[in-house]
Amino acid sequence: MATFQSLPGFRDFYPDDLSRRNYIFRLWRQTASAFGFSEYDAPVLEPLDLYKAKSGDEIEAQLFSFTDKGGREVALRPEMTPTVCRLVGAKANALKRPIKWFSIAEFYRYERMQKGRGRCFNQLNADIFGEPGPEAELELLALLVQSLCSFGLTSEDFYVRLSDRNLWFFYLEALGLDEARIRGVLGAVDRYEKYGEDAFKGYTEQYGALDPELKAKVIGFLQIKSLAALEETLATMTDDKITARLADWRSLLGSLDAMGLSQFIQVDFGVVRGLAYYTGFVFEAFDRKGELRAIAGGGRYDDLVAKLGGPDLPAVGFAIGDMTFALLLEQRGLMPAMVQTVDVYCVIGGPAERTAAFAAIQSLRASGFRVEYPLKDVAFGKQFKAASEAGARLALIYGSDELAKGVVKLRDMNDRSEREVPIAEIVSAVRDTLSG
RNA sequence: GCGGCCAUAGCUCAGUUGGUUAGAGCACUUGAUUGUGAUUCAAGGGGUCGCGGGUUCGAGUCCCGUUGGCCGCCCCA
Repeated sequence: MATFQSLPGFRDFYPDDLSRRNYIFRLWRQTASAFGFSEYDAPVLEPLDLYKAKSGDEIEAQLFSFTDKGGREVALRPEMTPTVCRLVGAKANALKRPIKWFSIAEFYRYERMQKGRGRCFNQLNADIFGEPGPEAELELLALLVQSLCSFGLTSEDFYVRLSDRNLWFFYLEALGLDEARIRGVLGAVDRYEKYGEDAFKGYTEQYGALDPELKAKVIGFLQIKSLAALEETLATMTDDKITARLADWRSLLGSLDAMGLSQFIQVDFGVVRGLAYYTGFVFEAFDRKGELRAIAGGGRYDDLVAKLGGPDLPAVGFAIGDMTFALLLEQRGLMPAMVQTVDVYCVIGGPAERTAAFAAIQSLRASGFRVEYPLKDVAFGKQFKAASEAGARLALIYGSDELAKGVVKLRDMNDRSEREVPIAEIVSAVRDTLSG
């Protein structure tokens, strides 16, 4: 047993772990690029105040934070949103709109571990700045769905619950609640699915029991699961804000339908998301079986860039965490085993053949082929076994008989056929065989 | 921050009411095999039984503490 181990909640990535992580990152990156998003990155360490400004002082308990040697209060980033707001805010006037950015990065939170949650994890973050209309939500929802579908997941495996904090606000306002009470009610709505009636306990303690008629309306609203139900509930309301908002909903759902994504989207006003900075559409992706934590979450946060010192800039974004996502892929058998593929395995007869092989090994590698060979002289049988286990497609056989004729043998490991190739033509022969 | 369960080899796990030198399978290394991928067989390396203390003639086993893990609560950006 080693004397040192990794810190609680942190993960080591041995080669086969890392190959799985790389697989996920590669498809995320490909997908985000296909949707026209540009990749960025930023420091892991940020000023503590960046997070306090966004989320309040309580956030510090859940951060890896400390005072650096220059006396600065700093924290490891627990999320990307404040950072990307800082980046975009600083150059907002110079950036072409819409600003579509993504990143794949590691985050740190000082929390107790649970299934699908550790103290360090990776996320794909994607955000659009500068577009106030639902066209931005459309892009992000489409990207979110495709970021999961790229791995072979389907609408049988996951879905995205779509809700709207604006409409909640407008509705509760129209029912006569002030802002503080609205936030209290939204807190209860957030918990309702889990605790039922008890979800309103906190509200009752703070503001007194909610009027029964009002409470019934709240519960009715959080049970809305379709645009039709939404329109029906709001039919008697003539408020301009509500009318305009319903138009946004029709536009967004219509466009999602045109993209063929309807089967992934579930209107669900039971989702409000905990944090208060969301200002419009909010959404969360879940596995259909409901066994795992949320796979992804996001929404609109039009006030945040300005709140962090930048210009007024509308924004929408989402994040997919790697831990729950990896659990889902494993559950569905969609996580590939590590495939360490080798193009060419060089089988070497002895010391003299080894020296003769080095030139070809070097040229093949310089040409970009993945080439392996045994570092020590071992029996032929072992070498072929090693070639097979390494997943080599070709074996290049350097034996004394072949070298005497000025050739090497090229063996196709799949169909076991062999042919002789002049030493000068090895690279082109390998290239032809592998591409053919 | 709170609660439940757990900790023996790289992995999955045995280990008798407390009793000699702590075991198996898989994995790894080597050999049988001096020119062809399988199977098989043989051998080998690897553990101060998470750590610390206590009870005892004697502790992997019982007790206390601690650290770590899994799960749940809080929280979930």
